[in-house]
Amino acid sequence: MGRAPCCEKVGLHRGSWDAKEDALLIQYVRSHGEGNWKDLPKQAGLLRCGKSCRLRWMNYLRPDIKRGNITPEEEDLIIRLHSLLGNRWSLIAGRLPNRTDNEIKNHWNSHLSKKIGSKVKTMSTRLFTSSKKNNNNNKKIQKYTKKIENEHEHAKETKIHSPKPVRISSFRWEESSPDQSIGRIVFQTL
DNA sequence: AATTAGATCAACCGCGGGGCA
DNA sequence: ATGCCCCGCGGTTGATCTAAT
Repeated sequence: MGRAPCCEKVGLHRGSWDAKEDALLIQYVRSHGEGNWKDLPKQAGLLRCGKSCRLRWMNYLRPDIKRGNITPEEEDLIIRLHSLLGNRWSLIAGRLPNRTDNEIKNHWNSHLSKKIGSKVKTMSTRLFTSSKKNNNNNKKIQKYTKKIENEHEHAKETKIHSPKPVRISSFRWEESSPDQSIGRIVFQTL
């Protein structure tokens, strides 16, 4: 038998949150704090699973979230951290105050990953598996693949180092220039 | 003006880690 | 030592917006 579902899905809302649901969640977290996501929906009067509530709060409703464009400085830091940590978005987000891992991940996937051409496989797979968009997909795939291949030619000059994952307890940025543009990451291993 | 392609981002899914009984 | 359960994470999807044709 498979793993039990994280929540009872029958009768629960899915998809986009409305203002009323947001208000209920904000009100509940303000008075009770974060955590206990499993019981939160029932106690807050929300027809959502706890997972969905947690995600909504963490990625959208938290008061300390900085929304809007990622600055060139942040982008640069993301690139540098990604070259060291790989797709460890939560760790990377930890170095960018008030940014969420989801936001960084999205930014990487839509902007930065193009620089290394890794999207060829991902996008092609997506186009092939998307049942809704099967019409005219062949043309789309051909066009997209050619574009990415072109980009990849230029990207070959950029070397991306993907180290073997190592469990760490913490890490910090150590500046070696006054404007913080040069520095290194110091790891504390377990 | 209508259609198509591309970009963006909120949200969902499944998995694995870790706490606890 | 073992199994269950919750939480957090990364990968992926799909709706919507914008730009190009």
